Amino acid sequence: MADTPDALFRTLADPTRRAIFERLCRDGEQTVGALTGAAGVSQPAVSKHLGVLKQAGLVRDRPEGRRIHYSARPGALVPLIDWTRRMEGFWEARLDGLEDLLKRMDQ
Amino acid sequence: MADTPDALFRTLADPTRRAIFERLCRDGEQTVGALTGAAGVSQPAVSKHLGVLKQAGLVRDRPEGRRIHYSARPGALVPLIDWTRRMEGFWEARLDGLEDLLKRMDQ
DNA sequence: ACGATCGATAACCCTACAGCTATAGATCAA
DNA sequence: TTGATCTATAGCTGTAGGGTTATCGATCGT
Repeated sequence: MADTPDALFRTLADPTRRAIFERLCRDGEQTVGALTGAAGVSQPAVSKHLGVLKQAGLVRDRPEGRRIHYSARPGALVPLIDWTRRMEGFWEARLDGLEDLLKRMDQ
Repeated sequence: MADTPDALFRTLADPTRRAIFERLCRDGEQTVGALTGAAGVSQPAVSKHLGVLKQAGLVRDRPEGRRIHYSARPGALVPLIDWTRRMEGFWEARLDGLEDLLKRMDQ
């Protein structure tokens, strides 16, 4: 309903940030240090990216002593999936008309 | 294959630009003037957004006299859908791995 | 032919933000 | 306790990019 993919798009638009998220999806829980080692940017930069990802609901953190484990949140991408589906739905709805169908074949 | 959601994310991150694309998906082909009327920004701004959308393969243009009709390109969102699927796949794969691990520990 | 309209481009401004270094706060190891 | 390690925050800088107005080229109506 109140699917606002805005934050998701904006958050995932940055390549470094998206790479961090992808890594968390692929390899599961990671500490900030581990993520920093693979990110190619400084540790403060990684921390800031993680803050943005957390704010967008894409990751969550699990503090354990002085280390903090971050992990991707399943279901966080649902608004994005819904949005793409909606766009495709619009397209297919218009495709039902013969006129649009012919127009599509014309290209 | 179409493994570059980067341009899509960056292009769709801007709310104004995404609104233009959504309108094209919803209502089909539109002239720049029509889009400008609903965009809330100046005509040059709309033209620039359309240029970015076109560059990303999200829209195409059909010149007709001095007017240019823009329309959303179906299938342009496929890399985005693939990416989300891949992320979900990673998640589920790790879930399966966990289940297998627990199953093995159980016996 | 001529003025009007449509869209793209140019040139500029200004804000957002990703990056950095330095440092604070917290926890661990000795 | 003390020094080392881990992460977050503060403060700063540079740049990408979205907004504007002005204008140009192209096309249409008269």
